[in-house]
Amino acid sequence: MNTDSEETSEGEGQRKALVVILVGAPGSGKSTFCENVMRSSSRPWVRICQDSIGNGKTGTKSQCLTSAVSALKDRKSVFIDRCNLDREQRADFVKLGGPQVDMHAVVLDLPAKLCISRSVKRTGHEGNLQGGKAAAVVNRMLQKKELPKLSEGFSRITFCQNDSDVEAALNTYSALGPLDTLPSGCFGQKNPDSKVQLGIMKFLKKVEAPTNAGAVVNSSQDSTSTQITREKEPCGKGPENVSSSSGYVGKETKEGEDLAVGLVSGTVSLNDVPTLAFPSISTSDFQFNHDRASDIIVEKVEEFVNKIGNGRLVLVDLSNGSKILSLVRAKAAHKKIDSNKFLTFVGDITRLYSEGGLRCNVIANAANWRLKPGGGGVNAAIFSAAGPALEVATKERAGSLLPGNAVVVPLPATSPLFSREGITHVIHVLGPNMNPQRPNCLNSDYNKGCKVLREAYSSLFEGFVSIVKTQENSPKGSIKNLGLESSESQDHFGGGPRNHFPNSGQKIKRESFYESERNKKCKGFQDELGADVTNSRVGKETLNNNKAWGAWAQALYHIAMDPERYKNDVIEISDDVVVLNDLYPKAQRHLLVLARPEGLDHLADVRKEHLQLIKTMHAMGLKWAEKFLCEDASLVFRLGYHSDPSMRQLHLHVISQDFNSKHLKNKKHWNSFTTAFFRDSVDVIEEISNNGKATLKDDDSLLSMELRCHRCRSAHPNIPRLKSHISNCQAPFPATLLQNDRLVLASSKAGINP
DNA sequence: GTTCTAGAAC
DNA sequence: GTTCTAGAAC
Repeated sequence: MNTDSEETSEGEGQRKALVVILVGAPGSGKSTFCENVMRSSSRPWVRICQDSIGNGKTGTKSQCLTSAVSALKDRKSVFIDRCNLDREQRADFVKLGGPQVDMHAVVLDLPAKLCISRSVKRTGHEGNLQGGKAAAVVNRMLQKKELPKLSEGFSRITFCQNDSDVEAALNTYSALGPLDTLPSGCFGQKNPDSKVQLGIMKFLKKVEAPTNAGAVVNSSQDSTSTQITREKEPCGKGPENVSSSSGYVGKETKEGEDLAVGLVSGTVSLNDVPTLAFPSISTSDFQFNHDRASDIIVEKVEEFVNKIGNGRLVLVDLSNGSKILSLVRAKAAHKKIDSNKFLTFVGDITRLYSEGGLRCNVIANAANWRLKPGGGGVNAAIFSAAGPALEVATKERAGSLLPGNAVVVPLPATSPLFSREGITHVIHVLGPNMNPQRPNCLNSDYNKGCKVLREAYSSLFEGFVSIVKTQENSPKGSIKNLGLESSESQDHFGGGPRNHFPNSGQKIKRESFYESERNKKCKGFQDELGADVTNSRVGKETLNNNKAWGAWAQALYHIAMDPERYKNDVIEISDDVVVLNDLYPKAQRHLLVLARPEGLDHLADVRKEHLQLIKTMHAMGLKWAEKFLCEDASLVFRLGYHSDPSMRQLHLHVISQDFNSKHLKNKKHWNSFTTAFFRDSVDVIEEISNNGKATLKDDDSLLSMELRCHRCRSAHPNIPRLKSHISNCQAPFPATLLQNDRLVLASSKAGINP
């Protein structure tokens, strides 16, 4: 083995430095681990300990970073000896990695009890964590624990859950000579979903910790358990209520593990990419041969995978042991289909995001020919999860479906599948039937069957292609199609197809179920929907126009009517607009451009005749944004309107994207600027110009959505943690924001990640 | 829109 | 015990 002196001459070029980030609570033995390795290792190590780096006092993270950089310059390997319990804490250190620097994590995931007792006993320890406080601190830190993942940027992660694991890791690192490297990957993770998963899943409003896999689906609330109940009562209430032969909702036991796996691998990678999730068509209740079906799936996927732009196709099945899934996986791999474009996924297609972390904007439904809810399997599950809104929207599009065909149905924003799962369209597909107990059985005629199944997948994928194309052309394209906004929906509705529901008994049952499930806020609107969709639209619009503004909501209106009286508050007055700083700014820079005309209370009032006005407002906002950019080029601005503002009088927000403000205090604040509730001024101008009115996304659910970083889209459990994350997040802004001048940034930075 | 505060969550 | 949220009042 080489000595240090040898490699300074020759080995230097080859030697890869190593950064090992220790992860563990106080008392988990991080320092001991480092010391033991350093005592016996022939590799030059530097231990960077935040507890001791500050000249006897506790140091800072940046001191640690600086020391790490200089150690790496000296071609030494580095231990980062601090707790590093959450991803955020680790992130800056992980950035030290690169082509010449291997990034490892060693996780000392020992029982909390043990860490606490060690901490308590410890006297004069560098961290000065003594006595009774220790227990509380360790517990608190463990609450935040987020086990590292390779996706954070590690090439190797070693998990230690007991003393012998620690011993093994110790031996591995001690034996590491200056030129040696260790294999990449995760090692020693026996229980991948201990505390961390619980944390993540809980804050993403997911199911409970999957340590007890059987509990997962059972413990998840509402529709799923209701379906289960329904399935288990085959003596049910109507002809549609037959027991599901596919067992779609019956096989909970295994899913826990699979959902957790899906969460880990799927959460990050699939965000913001148009994604179609589809079940295997005809293979369950329609008893189509799995081998033939899998051939056709792979054949059709291969055909379409290049027609869907950056979109993706995901074959979903509820059970892990699914034969069809493994057949398709094998055949797709054999044909070398791009695994970024096509994947298989185990999970409930109605809960892909909330339980599986997989974002899909479109799902396919294995429908029946009458496009009715019920039956069993995927169809029952989707109609049930989507609520009555899907039935209504489906009836607007088609009354029935022939085998081999598909129909695209935009999902109204009132559907829980829209608000909870982010699904904008459902594509109903009807495949060939090989089951003699179902209508139109092909009696084992697989010539015909295969042809029809091919047609079915073609129709399905064509439908998805058309959605992707529409959205490419106009990012807001899909919204036009939403039931609530669509004017043509009225026309299609005219014939009164609702009367054609043959078993209204079941329908009423479904509606009352949803009513009871929905919170009070939605109830009123839900009632309207149940009564008459046409009226509900009008009703809502009228409601908006006559919105009652409380006394406290009039401030901007008064200013707009008589700006001279509020000279101290306003910073610019013109004939058409007034500019002022927001009294409670939600970012470093946050101003309002007020429209002056009376009668323009909010965005819903804006029509084509106001086009010039909103262009003037935009220009004024832009002027001020640019002025601020001259003072601070690091700022990034966004200009837009709240779909349903609290304050009367049309006002344009001009807000810097740091969101660094003590006034940003709650979920509503955050979501009003970072979800679709915030309507970009450029889009509003385009919509007014094209359609004569702006699209409003005033669904309450948007404001109560989980907290996601506006840059990297990561989710955070509460406002303080979100704020601490956004103060550091340097991820590029999502693609949609970078398009169409939605963001205003310093000109020199155009095209570069800010 | 904010403030206040009960009580849930940690 | 402290932190955080969410609902009511303004």
